Amino acid sequence: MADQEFTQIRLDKLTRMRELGHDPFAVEKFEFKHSAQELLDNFDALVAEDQEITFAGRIVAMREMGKASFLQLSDGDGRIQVYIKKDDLGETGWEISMLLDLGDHIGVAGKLFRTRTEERSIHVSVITPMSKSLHILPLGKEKEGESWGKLSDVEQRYRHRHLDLLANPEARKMLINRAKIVSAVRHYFDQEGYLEVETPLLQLEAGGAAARPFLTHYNADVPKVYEVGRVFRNEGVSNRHNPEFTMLEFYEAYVNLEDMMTRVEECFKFVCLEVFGSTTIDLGGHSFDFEKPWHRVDLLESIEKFSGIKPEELRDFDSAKAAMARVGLPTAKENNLGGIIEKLLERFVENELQEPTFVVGYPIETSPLAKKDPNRPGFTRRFEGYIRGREVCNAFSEINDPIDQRERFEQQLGARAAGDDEAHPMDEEFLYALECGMPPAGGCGIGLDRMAMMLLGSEHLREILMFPMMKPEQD
RNA sequence: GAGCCGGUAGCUCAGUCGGUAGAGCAUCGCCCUUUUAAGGCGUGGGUCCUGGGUUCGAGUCCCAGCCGGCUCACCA
Repeated sequence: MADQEFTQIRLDKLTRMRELGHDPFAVEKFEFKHSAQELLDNFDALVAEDQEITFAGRIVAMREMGKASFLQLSDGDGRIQVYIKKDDLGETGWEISMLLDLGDHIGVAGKLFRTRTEERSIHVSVITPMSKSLHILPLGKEKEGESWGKLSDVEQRYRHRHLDLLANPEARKMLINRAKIVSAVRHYFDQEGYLEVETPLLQLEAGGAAARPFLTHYNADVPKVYEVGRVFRNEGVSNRHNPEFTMLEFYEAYVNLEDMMTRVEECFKFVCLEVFGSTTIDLGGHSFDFEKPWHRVDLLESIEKFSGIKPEELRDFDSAKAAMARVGLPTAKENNLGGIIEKLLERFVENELQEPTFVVGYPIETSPLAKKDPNRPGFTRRFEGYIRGREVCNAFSEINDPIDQRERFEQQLGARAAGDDEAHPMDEEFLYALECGMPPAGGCGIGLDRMAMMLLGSEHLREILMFPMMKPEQD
């Protein structure tokens, strides 16, 4: 039977239901107190009360037995069995129930009971259909945790997320937890006295692909601000990249790098507690405890540890390039010392940082907005955090010296002229703000999609995005 | 952006050597008043991603394109 014919059959059932005096789509409200899980959890107590209960959900399984039927209703989180029989519903009620299909939403009223096989169920006296599904839903079947035939085609799961959500509980849980994580992040900064701000998206400097999309116009007069915002990148899609993603940025005046590290530690701990109820989570067979402070390592020392390249070799461009060649990396594209150092970090160090770790001391060329380290020429007061070999945050002491910042922008313009289109653009408005006076401040960015991926153990970014980027289907 | 793999019924998939497409579930009909991947009997359902080409004949072989997956590159 073609899909069109199928839809016509269900439309006919809808018409018949209306003829029998019930229009599912006319219903607005249906009151019920308990979720499916609550009914199951408190089953014996509720049975003892002997009260009529109500429940509403989607029909996700149906077993007809002649003049009786068993349905399973899902409220999204859980499902409970419902038992209906002709004697209880009456002629009209029974005829309406015979017009029900998988995918319909119904409300039921009745008493709780256990079947012969001890299945906790609702013995229904009244049914109230509230929507009619006009398509065959890819629900599949399941038994003891195993399932068959349900929607699994990756493309279709993302194109029809609503179907994914009802067919795949794991997918649903993943997306709910992502939302909880973002919410918990906000709770953390709110309770710490930060002001949430929103910066305009449509005025952003086009092509500002390097570093940060938001500039810190706000933090001159507001000591603690954060923003959860959408960011766009015209780059390839992968299991770690989506053209638009969600970024947390926070800024706090009068604090140093160590304070920012503490913020990050506290934020992760807070989120774990709020979302999972524990600071300890298991990922990839390892246990991570966010109660513990993160490791702190110096960038150059970590490069030496994992590549053997000594800090002295990374003092100037030529010897750094020679060292890079020695360890077998291509050097043709490199044109500055900082770039080489970051490449070495990427190739030798990042994968080794399984435990939560802050890498401190980034080169000046790749950190155009970070304060210089007074004790180390060529390096800045900047760190990145890594967990399971992946970057989770990028933080630094903001430059508040307008002269220094102007020089950095000019260096970036030079790099841009030399062909580096990732170089930071000049921003006169930002410089003007600094010239008017800005206190010392720490700033930090955390990719919330990747934070969610990490905390939820997902290997695919799209699994924690409700609507990952998909090209339009052809007609 | 490059390489490799994939696209067949509503869903999950099979389809041999090139000979006009199959299964399970879902659907539809009948039976069944405590079933649970309910069961029994029966039924229908296909632009084989699209467009070309080779061939007497293409789901199958060739070319181009579209969409997706994986890996790489870029990055967060």
